[in-house]
Amino acid sequence: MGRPARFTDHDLIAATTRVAARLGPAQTTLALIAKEARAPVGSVYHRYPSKGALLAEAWIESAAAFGLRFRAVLAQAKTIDQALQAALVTPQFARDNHAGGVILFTHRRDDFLDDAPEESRNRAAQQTSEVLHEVADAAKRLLSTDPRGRDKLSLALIGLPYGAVRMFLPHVVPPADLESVIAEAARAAVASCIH
Amino acid sequence: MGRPARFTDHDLIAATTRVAARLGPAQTTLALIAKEARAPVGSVYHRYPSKGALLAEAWIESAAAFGLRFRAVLAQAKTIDQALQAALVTPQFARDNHAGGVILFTHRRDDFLDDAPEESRNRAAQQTSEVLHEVADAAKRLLSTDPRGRDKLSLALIGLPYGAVRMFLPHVVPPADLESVIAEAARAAVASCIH
DNA sequence: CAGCTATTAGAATTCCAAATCTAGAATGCA
DNA sequence: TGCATTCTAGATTTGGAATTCTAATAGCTG
Repeated sequence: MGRPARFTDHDLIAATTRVAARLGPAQTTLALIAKEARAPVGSVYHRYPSKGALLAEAWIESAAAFGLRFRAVLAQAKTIDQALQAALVTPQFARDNHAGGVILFTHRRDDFLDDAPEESRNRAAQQTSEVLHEVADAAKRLLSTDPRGRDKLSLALIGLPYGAVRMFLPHVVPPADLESVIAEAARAAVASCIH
Repeated sequence: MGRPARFTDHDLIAATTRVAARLGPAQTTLALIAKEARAPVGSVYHRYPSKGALLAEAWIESAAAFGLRFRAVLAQAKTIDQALQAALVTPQFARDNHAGGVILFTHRRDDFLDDAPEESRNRAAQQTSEVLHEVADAAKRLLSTDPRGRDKLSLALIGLPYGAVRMFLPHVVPPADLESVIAEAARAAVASCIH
């Protein structure tokens, strides 16, 4: 069955995640990824066809972790107030998954995906659309009255918390009281849909 | 006094702004900037020492244009409600200066400044700090009661609108009704500091 | 144990864009 | 007119990073 692998796929992706969070996708080099994983460059290329493929996997892994938590909150929401709790996933995620948060919230999605193979881009697009669909579902369920409810809810649950954590990342961990401010702002953003 | 210049500094910076807004700083090459300005590469290097210097000038020019409008609103504000109008400068700016808005709101500041000469970085830092100082002044003037007023106000005036326009840029122009949503969210973000 | 194969390993190569270099052109001034 | 000066012009060089290539290894299998 051939020589056993010293490195798992996840080892290499995790190394990519750390380097990319620290330096950004453009400054990330394969030599740095390899050094971070304590692997030679050739071994990395044996698994992944290009730098673009690695960056894409790193983004997808972080996005999947975020999406899982975000959608879990939203899927169960029976009331608008419960749905608005999803806005707090962003600061929470940034706090307990720092590298992932930096990748998702301070770098540009496109800079991780533009050079990715077709297949990776599709999986990335799926991560994105699953989140957006969940928001759209919640809007239909809880805000059916307002035709612009979907846009306002995505602003409240995604745009506003994103802007909030951006004030702190990557250097500062979002402070504990940020959640309350986000909660109030998110509620205000959808207030016009509630009567 | 020597041969007259075919290109002004501003021609070259404007070309840089357009290319960088379209492709991002990393994908921007000197050959593309030169082509956009209809100038040869050598002429560009005659004026600017490096690609980093050009990108920095492009960022600074956009930031100065934004800062001018933002600070003008804030400096005159006598009430909190007037100060909150500054939150609307972000979507307005994104609408009537598309390239500048894309540079400031969808790309990373660091990607424009990391390779800049010391002197450019200083001017960039000054643009940033002038805006932050104006926010701090307004907080002291209008929200002196709350010790965290400064943080909440900068969140309301900068972070939230930033997150909001990010939902649309670079492809979609922020819709007209975005201002009202931002205004309500911004007000909610500082609500806990009033009376 | 001999051969098989997936993997490690890093040196060599290729590629691309930044930056340099040298020449030529256009203007003002003595 | 000739000289100094400033800028245009693009071919050439250089440097760095992505990718490829060729061996060397290490377990597995018959």
